[in-house]
Amino acid sequence: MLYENFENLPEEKKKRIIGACMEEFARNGYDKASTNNMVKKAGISKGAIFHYFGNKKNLYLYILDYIISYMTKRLYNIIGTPSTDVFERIMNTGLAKIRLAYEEPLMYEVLYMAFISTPEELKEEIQRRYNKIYAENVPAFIENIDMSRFRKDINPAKALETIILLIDALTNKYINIYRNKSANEVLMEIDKMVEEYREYFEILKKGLYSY
Amino acid sequence: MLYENFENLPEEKKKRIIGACMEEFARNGYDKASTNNMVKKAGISKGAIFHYFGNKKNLYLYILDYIISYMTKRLYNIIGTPSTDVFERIMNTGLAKIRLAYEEPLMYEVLYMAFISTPEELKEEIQRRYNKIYAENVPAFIENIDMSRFRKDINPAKALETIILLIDALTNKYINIYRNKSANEVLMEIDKMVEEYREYFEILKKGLYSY
Amino acid sequence: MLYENFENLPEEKKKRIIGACMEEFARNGYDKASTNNMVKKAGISKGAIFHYFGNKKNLYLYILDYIISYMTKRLYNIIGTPSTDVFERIMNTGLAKIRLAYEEPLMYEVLYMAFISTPEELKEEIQRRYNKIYAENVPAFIENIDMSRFRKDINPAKALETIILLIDALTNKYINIYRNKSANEVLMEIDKMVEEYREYFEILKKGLYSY
Amino acid sequence: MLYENFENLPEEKKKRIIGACMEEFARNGYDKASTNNMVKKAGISKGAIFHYFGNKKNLYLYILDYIISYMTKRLYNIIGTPSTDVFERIMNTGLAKIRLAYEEPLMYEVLYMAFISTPEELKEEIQRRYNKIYAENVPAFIENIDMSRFRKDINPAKALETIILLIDALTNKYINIYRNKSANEVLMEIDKMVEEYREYFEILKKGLYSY
DNA sequence: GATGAATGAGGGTTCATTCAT
DNA sequence: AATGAATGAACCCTCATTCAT
Repeated sequence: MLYENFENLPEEKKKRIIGACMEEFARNGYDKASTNNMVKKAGISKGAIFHYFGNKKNLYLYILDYIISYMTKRLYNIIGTPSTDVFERIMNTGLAKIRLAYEEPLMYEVLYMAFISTPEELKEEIQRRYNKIYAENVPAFIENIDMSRFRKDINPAKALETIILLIDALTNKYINIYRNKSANEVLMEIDKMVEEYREYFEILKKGLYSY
Repeated sequence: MLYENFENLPEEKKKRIIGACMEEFARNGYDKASTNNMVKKAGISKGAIFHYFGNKKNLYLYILDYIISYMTKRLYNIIGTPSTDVFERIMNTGLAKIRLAYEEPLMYEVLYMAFISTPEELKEEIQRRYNKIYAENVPAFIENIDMSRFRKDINPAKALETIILLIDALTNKYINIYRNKSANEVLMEIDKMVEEYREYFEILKKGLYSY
Repeated sequence: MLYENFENLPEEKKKRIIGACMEEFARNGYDKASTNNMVKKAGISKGAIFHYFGNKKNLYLYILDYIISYMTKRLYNIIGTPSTDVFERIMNTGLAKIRLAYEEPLMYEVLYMAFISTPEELKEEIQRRYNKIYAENVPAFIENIDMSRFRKDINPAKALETIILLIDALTNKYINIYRNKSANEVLMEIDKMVEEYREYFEILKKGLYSY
Repeated sequence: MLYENFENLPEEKKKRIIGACMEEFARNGYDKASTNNMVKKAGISKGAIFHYFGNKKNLYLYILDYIISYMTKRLYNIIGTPSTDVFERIMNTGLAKIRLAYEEPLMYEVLYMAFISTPEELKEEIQRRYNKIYAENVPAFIENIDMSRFRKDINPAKALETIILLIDALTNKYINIYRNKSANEVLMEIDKMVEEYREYFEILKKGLYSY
């Protein structure tokens, strides 16, 4: 088993270590994150972390995988049964991402930086993870989606991509705008976001639907 | 004059130094970029670079300004006289960005990382530059744009934002997809991109235009 | 515990390191003292010294405190039970300082320079130490001193200060004159110094005592 | 001629250069004084200063000699015709030193530090100057001094030294106490100093004079 | 004579990783 | 298994001095 030295630890200790490392990576990025700070915050010895993970790179990838796994599960959890309406489904995914970004700001930060500003030595491994997420989630995302209302002269894949690109852009815009506000503030404004999403939907629907 | 020690150098030497620094910054980001590597590659002494720029931060900002200045000029140069048609104008800007990203991959990399993953100590200065670019270019970008064909029941600003969000997303997608291909390969596929842009335009036009 | 990384070292190693650092500080002063030379002479790695003390400033203050602590103890040790006669007590203190300056020339040099030519960044910390030494030692120095023989028309504080100023000046003169001689040579001349001190005492006594 | 490159400069320029260097040495000491700052403040080129003085050490010694020469002359100037009374003469010298320390604080600072915390590489040269000053001034200082009132059973040299040691200690104490006050403030308190000097004189006179 | 660009050794400091205990 | 002291290469930066112009 990979990382078995770590996995065999009591759950409570694992949580403490993961939390400490995550916070350090979130605050400082991969390069500037200090293993010293991690072990201090986690209350373990310097050697331990290398005993568990071998080196900083592996540690980072472990944390990243942990986050991906947690975030994916939690995302499905928030979304619940996906709407069959294509716009609703995509919007709900976007809203869930926003919610998650504020529920777990440290995780979001690590994840965001992993895919955006990747240290050279991690590029390959991170790309592999990106591909995996893509392969595992996109098919399910598209499944059972009702595209019957799309105009017949439009490639449905293209239609879908149009919606996704726009909604993603909006979602990221929201997350960035609200970045420094508290989760509470953000959650209270979700209704306004939904309204705005729907304004864009009206435009797209006129372009994509046949009436 | 700021950086006059550097500016007075022979053009050839300046180019060599800028190139070496740019490459190092592009490959490693601000923090991990090594002034040692820069001077080695540029063939100058350790002290020289500090004689020219004072410190690493100034050096970085000089390179960044150089890139911004070059890229802005070149972008206008590629775009030429902007179309009055809103879709054409935005697409042409996107295509110019793509072209530029492949003409000058190092510059693009540095620029991209500057605005995306900013080292704490540079945040303020970079934000200042971002605001300046925005203030200097957005008004001209919107000027003389023909919005007469937008449906009367749509907020033109929202319409414009819809187009921009979608086109930007597409543009970034293209740049990322083709990231590891040669400039030549990319430039040869531009016609296909144009075609694809236009497919999205058809969808948006149906949503935004009154016929 | 402050400096616990260092304090936990075996006594022999601590001595070696303290000696090496002390010598470097004594020879070159705070600013020009090179941590490189220190580690080389102490036979430890570059990182070690920062592991132990954090930075050069802390290292210096540690050494300084070590010296103050040692010198104070040793001074009391040499002096023994202080004479109640005011002249004898002050002279004995002076002689003890002279003895100490030759017993531990490196310590004396560091101490002397610390209070005489203080690097700006250390001023506050050194002043704090000076005040502490003053507060802890001056009261005991004055305690149980027999001033009954001073003439009644003289302010005893002024009388005391006269003696101290003169004796201190003499003491420093001796230390400077003999600076480059061996401790042995100096110790052999102490009898002559005592004699000279006493010549000055005769003068002062005529001025201060009532007969 | 030594430093002839410098000596042939127009007087005004020499003054400017001396002033700039003196200030830098006074503020930072020999080691930390930056030749860069000197040439900047003096408005000359980097090369010039080495052309004039060869190296930093020579420059420092030139400045030091300049100060010694100026201070000595000015001291005699302030003192005027020396009193024949031994106490008055020594006190007047002390008062003149105090006055000079406030008239020319930069010069005093350089001079003070030169003799107190001497960089290793300058020790010999500075000692040579110290000896020269001593040899040139002490004889004149003693000349025509009226020692007739000293008690016959006292070695006059010892008596003189007693006075000098005490007065010097007092003088230095005053200079240090008033170090951060303005020249004006200090000059206004000179009367109080004179009074205090005289209190000590009364004590010494009782010890030294025969009545 | 005068310039100031260029040098490069050396400065203090950081940090992931190792390894004897 | 767990520790944490020790390592040493690499970091950015400073500076008196030189020398081609």
